[in-house]
Amino acid sequence: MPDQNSELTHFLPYLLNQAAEASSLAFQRTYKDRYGMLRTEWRVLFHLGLYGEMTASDIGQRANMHKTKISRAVQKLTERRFVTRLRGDQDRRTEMLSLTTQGRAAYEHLYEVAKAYDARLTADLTAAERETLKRLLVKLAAGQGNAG
Amino acid sequence: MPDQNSELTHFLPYLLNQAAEASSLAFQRTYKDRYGMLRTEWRVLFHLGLYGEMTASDIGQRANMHKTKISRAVQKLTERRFVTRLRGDQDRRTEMLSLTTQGRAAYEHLYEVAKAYDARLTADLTAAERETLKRLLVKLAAGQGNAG
DNA sequence: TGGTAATAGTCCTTTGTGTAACTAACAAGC
DNA sequence: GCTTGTTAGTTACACAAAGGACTATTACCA
Repeated sequence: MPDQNSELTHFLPYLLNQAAEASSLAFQRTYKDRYGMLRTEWRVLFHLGLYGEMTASDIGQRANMHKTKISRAVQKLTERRFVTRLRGDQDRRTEMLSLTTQGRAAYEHLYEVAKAYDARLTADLTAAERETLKRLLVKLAAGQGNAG
Repeated sequence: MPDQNSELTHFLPYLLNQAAEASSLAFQRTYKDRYGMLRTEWRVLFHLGLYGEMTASDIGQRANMHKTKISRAVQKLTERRFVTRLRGDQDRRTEMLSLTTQGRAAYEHLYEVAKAYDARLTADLTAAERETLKRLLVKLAAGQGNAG
């Protein structure tokens, strides 16, 4: 009979999953219903929006996404004219990705939605709590805990 | 050019997803490689372990899992003799689920692994940080942020 | 008690993910 | 300049997840 604190509902990976799912739900509707994007596509879009032109591999490294996911996401984003690809002339294996005007518009809109959404999610947290939460999540995401 | 703090890499749903994926990885290997379970199966198992006998619907409510997922998970767990099902005689639509001896052994082992794993993940956090993190995650998982 | 609605659980189909194999291009060494 | 190895990205296939439609049972209510 495990005590309240070591209950597995307080198991970190489980909690993180639950929180991630619950908190993604409403936002998902925006990029899905309004732009017909999948999560992978939205991620690629926002990486290009945030950091400017990048190759697929760059995104993969930053987002911790497998290259096949990115490949597929880029393909769809290209079909839908959100992204253009330009083959590198130094290294013709690579493709430099960038947003089209339409892609940038979508990104900017989604950025605002995300910002507002994030604010709402953390509305009743103190500044200190917010800071702690995000700092620890960044740490966990970086895989610190798996190192040892 | 968004400032560091509103960068979307600090977008909560994104962060939560990254942290969840990263932190699940190593633990997953235990229930997957050692017991051949999927995440859904592991979840059903641990709910039965923690709370005793329950129906599929009970688990669905607690775990926020769709009933089709649970159905399949129960099916596999039954095949592998981790779980037994007993049709209710009050309401013959329901089935009471419980762990077999073997199921309980698996649960108890996994429980210990999870506990140790959790401890390792949070090893270099202060007690206050740990408390804040879990409390906020519970809140987010409960969908507080989506209410308003 | 007979008709409609609701509920528990399963099945089926579509979609998404992970992995390995593949193609094309580059790099290094000899 | 040929072999060997590496990297960027795509394709193909097997596996997992999500959701809607279905069956069986129960509840409600006229």
